Amino acid sequence: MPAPLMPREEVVRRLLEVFRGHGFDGASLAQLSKASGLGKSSLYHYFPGGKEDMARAVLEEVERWMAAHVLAPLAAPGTPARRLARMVKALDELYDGGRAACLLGNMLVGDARRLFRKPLKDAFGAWIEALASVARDAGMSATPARLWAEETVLSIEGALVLARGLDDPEPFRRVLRRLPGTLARS
Amino acid sequence: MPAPLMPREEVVRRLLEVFRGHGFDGASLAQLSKASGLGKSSLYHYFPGGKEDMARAVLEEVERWMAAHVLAPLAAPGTPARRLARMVKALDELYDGGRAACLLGNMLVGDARRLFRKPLKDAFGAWIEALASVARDAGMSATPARLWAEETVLSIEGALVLARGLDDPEPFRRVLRRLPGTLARS
DNA sequence: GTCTATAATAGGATAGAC
DNA sequence: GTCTATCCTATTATAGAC
Repeated sequence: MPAPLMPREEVVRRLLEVFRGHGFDGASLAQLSKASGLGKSSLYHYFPGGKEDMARAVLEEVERWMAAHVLAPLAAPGTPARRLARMVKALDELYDGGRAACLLGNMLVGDARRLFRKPLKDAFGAWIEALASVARDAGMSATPARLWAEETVLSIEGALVLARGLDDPEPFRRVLRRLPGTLARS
Repeated sequence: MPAPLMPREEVVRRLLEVFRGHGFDGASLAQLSKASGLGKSSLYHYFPGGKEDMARAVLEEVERWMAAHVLAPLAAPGTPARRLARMVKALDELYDGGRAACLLGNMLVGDARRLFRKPLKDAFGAWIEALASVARDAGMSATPARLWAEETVLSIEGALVLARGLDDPEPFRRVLRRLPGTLARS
């Protein structure tokens, strides 16, 4: 097929912003159409399965983004501190310094949770495992490494919730700032 | 007015379960009607402002619950450890050991966030301040106490997100188990 | 206070022309 | 691939009887 005016990837990225701001139930086709710049029919051309299909594509895009900007840096050569720092930088951009929500987190609300249970579980699981691997390379044994990894993801997710609740990105910025030290001290 | 068949408080509690499971956008009048056992028209009798009114009542109920089961125990006489333990017990029940979502957190998604910005901010703020007060009573100075309090709320919220993402309440249970120790060690 | 019935609108989805 | 027009259903909300 010929190259469309807008690459599918770009369409998906725009849909992502709607889903992450409004969740699955809250994202309407009207909003998705406006944000993507495509009419409803064009959206159905890209995503025959409708809204669920769009959300699935968005989740796959998140998986790809995570693989490239989180899992790969964490698994790359280098000191654990350096690998962790690369993830922190990527997350700081992804979440706009604490001002943007977590798509995965917002997909846990309502119908979406059971609809996308597996990809959500896999995404969190892969993230935790990649972090645990770094912690083991930093000298932790398996169990503490796993706990530190879960604690890390939990802190980031919690910080995003609190930042939105307090209307202040500072908790998120603090969590990211502190992260390197928790690896050394554990 | 005469006592209705079901106290308004009970109605609100049932609505709460719908909103906390589905968020604001995801909660439909049909679900709210079924969960409350009231017809749509009866719901509009209790809540003339419709869904927004229902959500507001639910948020007020959460504020009351927090005041009674979180703020009051934290401000009550007793050792800091004992006061904290009472909050932990209450939260463990509220969140069904990590199996239930946080209403406040789910209200941060979509339109609801700006609609209820103030009560949400106040609720998180009051919770944090009550915890900070306990921390100060435990010997921390103002700034560390505030940080510990924010960290505590953040961990609980993050744990609930992660527990739902992994489909496993263990992260939440761990956070609650660990909480008393963080007060002593900080 | 609660119900049945119904209005009015938004939402998701499709048809068919171009 | 994209658009306009349309369909059907669910959703929010109201009217009016009891």
